[in-house]
Amino acid sequence: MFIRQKDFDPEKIAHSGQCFRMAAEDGGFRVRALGRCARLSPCPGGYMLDCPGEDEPLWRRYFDLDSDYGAFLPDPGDEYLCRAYDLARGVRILRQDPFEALITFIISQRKNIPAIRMCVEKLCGELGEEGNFPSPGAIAACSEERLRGMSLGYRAPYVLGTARMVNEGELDLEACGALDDQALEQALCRAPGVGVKVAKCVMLFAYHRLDAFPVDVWIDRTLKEKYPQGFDMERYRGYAGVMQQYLFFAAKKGCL
DNA sequence: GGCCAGGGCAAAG
DNA sequence: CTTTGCCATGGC
Repeated sequence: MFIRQKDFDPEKIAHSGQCFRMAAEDGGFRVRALGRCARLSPCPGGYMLDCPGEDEPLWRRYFDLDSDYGAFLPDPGDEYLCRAYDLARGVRILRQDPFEALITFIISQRKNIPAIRMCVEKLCGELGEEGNFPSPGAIAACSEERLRGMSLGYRAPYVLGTARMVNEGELDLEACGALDDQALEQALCRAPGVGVKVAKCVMLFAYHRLDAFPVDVWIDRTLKEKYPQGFDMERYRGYAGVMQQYLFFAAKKGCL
């Protein structure tokens, strides 16, 4: 499948910190998600996505290729966000699997991105089928001891407890999709190891709730240093989460 | 070796 | 309702 969309930059998406299983591979990327694997390679005028033909709609949805990101622009009066946008343009908000997003962002707490990737790879390698992200049942059946062996540390009981809730239907991630933003956040926060920040990440990166605005240490620093008078969230109602990704990307680049 | 990382949680103020 | 200390581990 040839992809010619504007505002689509796999390199930036791979380093955006919303997914942890895009890996550079001979000039392109190997993407693992949705229980599948695909390859993205640059070609003149766009990118080529190699995958089974019947999977194409799924990957279009995953990469949010049918949205126009020209509609998600920073306010011209917001100088800092405009510069962040110049750097981050091409990042899209993925539609990841809710369970994978939930577990990976529980793992993410107090870890840097390379460490998160390592943990997720161990989890997939030990408990997943064919290297895919493990099912709720597979994690639920695992011992806390063994999970700790995957560098999860104090997060091991969180991951285990949350997987058990999902596996036993106490937390129905599919049914959660019908909830409004506030109810969804509350539902996710019932899981152990899930607070407001992790819930917002799952809302944004899996449920595509573009108003979700996760505040981690980087964003917190940015807001305090660059917006001492406050960040006007109302200005970006409907897509504040996209602006958050631009700010996060710029903060991690560290050149603003 | 010290500091930091896409935080959550329970206890205390 | 807002602070505070603790929680494991790896990268730099």
